[in-house]
Amino acid sequence: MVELEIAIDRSSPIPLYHQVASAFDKAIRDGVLPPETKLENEISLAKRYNLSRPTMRQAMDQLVRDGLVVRRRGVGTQVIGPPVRRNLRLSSLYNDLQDEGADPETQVLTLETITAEESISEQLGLPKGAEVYHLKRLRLVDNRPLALMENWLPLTVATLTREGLESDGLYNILRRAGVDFRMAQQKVGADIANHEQASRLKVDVGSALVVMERTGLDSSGTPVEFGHHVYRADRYSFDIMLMN
Amino acid sequence: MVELEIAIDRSSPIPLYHQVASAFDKAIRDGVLPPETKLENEISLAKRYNLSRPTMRQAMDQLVRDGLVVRRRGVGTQVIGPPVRRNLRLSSLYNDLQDEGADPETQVLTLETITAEESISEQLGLPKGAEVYHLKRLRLVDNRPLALMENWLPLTVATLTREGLESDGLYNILRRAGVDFRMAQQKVGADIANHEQASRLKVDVGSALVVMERTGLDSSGTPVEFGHHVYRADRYSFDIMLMN
DNA sequence: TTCAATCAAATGTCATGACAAACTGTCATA
DNA sequence: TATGACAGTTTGTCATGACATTTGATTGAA
Repeated sequence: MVELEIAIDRSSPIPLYHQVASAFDKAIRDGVLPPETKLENEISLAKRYNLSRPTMRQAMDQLVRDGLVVRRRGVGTQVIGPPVRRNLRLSSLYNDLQDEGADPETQVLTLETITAEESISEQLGLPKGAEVYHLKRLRLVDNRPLALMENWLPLTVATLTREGLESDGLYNILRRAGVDFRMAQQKVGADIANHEQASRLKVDVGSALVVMERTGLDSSGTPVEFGHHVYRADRYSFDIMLMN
Repeated sequence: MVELEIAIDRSSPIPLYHQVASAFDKAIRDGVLPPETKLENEISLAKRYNLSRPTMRQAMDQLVRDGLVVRRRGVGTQVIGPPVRRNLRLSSLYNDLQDEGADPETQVLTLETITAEESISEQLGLPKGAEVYHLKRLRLVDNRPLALMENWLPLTVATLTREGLESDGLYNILRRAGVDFRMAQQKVGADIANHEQASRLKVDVGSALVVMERTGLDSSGTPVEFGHHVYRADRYSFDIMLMN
């Protein structure tokens, strides 16, 4: 049974439940609250931090959803082991977007506007024959090729330039254009390298590739991007944490 | 603005917020509430069903988490388009476990107890040199091979027999033994088929395979299963819906 | 006409109070 | 000794009430 000292700022615009949840989140990830630790019950926790019970519960619910603690009625709340730790869910799946165009270098091979094939315009929810951006990029890490990325975007979401893509990265350009990008439908499969892929990725023809197709959606469910990426299988895999 | 008629049973053991959420969930998936539909505001919804506002909110929160609706402060609640629809999150990732051993047939190739290699015992959180079940199965769909599945389980979680596995499937055996199986850490990559895999899966040596490694955990985060599965890339891929 | 201020509507946050249900351990009884 | 009843603890569910914040539309003035 461990008590945690945290500072709560009632004048902050950050919701109280979020302040509490973040503090516990950090404490757990930092090892201040090691796995198996039993937390105080929510009533006394609420009292300790001068919060109402619903607010305390809201914080705890978030920790449960993030896979940091388990709660059992009549028993209490326990810190869960490290294998779970959600959070990573995005890192591996989004990192082609999130990383800037800098250290993990991204070369823009192609940037053009084309009339979309039917399969593409369908994925993007556009009328048949609509114009879209088409870009092809090569991702390098430590100067070694990792992925060949092909993306299609509606012309309306943002203005893309080769310079912008190389300096800021696709994700930042979209964000500045007011795109949330909060959901994505992904499909992960496999294939073997053809000639172009092999030469770009510096592997033999016939090598294993991880294939990922993604439709990126904003918070209202409108498609903003469709991507077809192939990764060197010897250097990349997708990590996923499932819950519930 | 659409009003939905639903029946709420206050004497049911099912929580009210869950009854409401399920009803909306069904209505949306059945098309009774098509995408873009604007829902009534939560105050009048609560009044309509004789619920308190927090209860109504709890129901709505669940719909948001499941990717069925979007809420915007000052605006309202809208039904989201079908590309999102969470739920599938498990189907494609768990189906090797969930399906029974019947129609999508599963052949048990190997069932034995062995001393675990270090990498396996580590994944399962067992001491070095611990005994574990080791099973190798072939999954067929429409009488055509789909996947070669290799799994390791602690001896303590359940008692496995070849007959049980073939008639009931691994998932049901575990469930009957009182295992929740609520979380999983998965890694999805690619490889090319070696001789054994090729002959089992009836593909050429060097064909593309989807490789999946999974550690299955119960609700308290204790590992209950580790699996290494390879799928024919021409017949299988993983669908994932990401949110937030 | 255009822009800014204001107002209404909707969700977000927070508090207090109450009862229900599940689990654990203890104690009494057979 | 073993089993069942009971009480205590803790989370789960639900209600009522209040104020804050964001958004969109309306209104008014320049």
